[in-house]
Amino acid sequence: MTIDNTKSDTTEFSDPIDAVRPDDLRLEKFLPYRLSVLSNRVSNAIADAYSARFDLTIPAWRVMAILGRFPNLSAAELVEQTAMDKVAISRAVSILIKNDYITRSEDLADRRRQVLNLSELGRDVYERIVPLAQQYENDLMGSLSTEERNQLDSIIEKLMARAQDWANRGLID
Amino acid sequence: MTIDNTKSDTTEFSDPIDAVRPDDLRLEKFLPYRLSVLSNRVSNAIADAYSARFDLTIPAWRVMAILGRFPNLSAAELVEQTAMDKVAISRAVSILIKNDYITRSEDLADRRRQVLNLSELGRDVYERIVPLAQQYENDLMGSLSTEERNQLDSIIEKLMARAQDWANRGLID
DNA sequence: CAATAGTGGTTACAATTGAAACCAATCTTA
DNA sequence: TAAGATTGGTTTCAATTGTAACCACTATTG
Repeated sequence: MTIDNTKSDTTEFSDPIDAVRPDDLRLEKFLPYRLSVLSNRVSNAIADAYSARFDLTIPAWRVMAILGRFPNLSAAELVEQTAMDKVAISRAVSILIKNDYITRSEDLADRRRQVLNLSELGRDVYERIVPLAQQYENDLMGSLSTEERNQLDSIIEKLMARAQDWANRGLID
Repeated sequence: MTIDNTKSDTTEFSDPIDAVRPDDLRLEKFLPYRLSVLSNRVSNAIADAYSARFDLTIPAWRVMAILGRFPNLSAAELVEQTAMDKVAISRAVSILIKNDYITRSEDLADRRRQVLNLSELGRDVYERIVPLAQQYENDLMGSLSTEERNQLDSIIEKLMARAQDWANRGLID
């Protein structure tokens, strides 16, 4: 066999605390994996709720959530606010317009831009969804102590910043 | 115009701590949203790394990660271990076989089952990926204190359990 | 030992998503 | 002010994913 497995490029010396056997990986403890499973479970549950009650996808709901707080945004501004991409926004918007949940009006100053807003119907739906969303969040948060909630908040910020770095600086190594 | 937009939906009185105005939702503070953004950032970065170096998708990598630790599993057992679904496993497996990363052999006792294992090549790749994965994890965890890591661990467990409940018991309300 | 139900796994098809090309309008600058 | 570069947004096409139907086999039952 020609596997040259010398100098494991992982372990330095001994690993004080949570050393796994160097050449093995426990998926169920692997943070990226756990985040993914958790996020999918949560998102799927909520997506089901939204679609069952309001026939809304998550991207569409996100657009409404932003427009509810910040009227008169353009699609590009939605991109900034949501971390969703252009195309996703464009599609969500066109569905929402078809449903009469939002309105689109030309910006006379810049005729490329289109100004988006919740319609009356849209605001109505928005106001019914917000409590539902909050209920889900409260339910989730309900499993944590106040302290843990604060911890989680700051931990997420830190992880997010680190992951953002990756995207900027390119891959590790 | 019949929009009854009374009761300013922007400011209530003063905001104690994290009280949002009841009828509004701040997406950037909404846990499901944050989880989703975080998880996507992390997964995408890692997926890029895997695909660039080993031409592996995340599902395929997950299958290998499990087979590396637990040889001789069937596809159904992989489903249990990974929380991925049947079809995803089936597809990942067929790609891995095409790449000669895993082998598939008939189970004579039950001719429906197929026993999967890393091939030599597969184990080779596995052993080179594990450190890479661990590097990503260490880098992420590096932004947290030891204490925070423990907190995160237990918080994730709790949230996961709650989200799991939703799936079992059906939607809220 | 049929007939039926259940399991392991794949296939087929539809819906979702992402990347890149694209159109139209605006900005820059020479 | 014409030429190219940018920006806002949509469309197209390919890849990924999810759902349901499906095939082969095994287990159950009468």
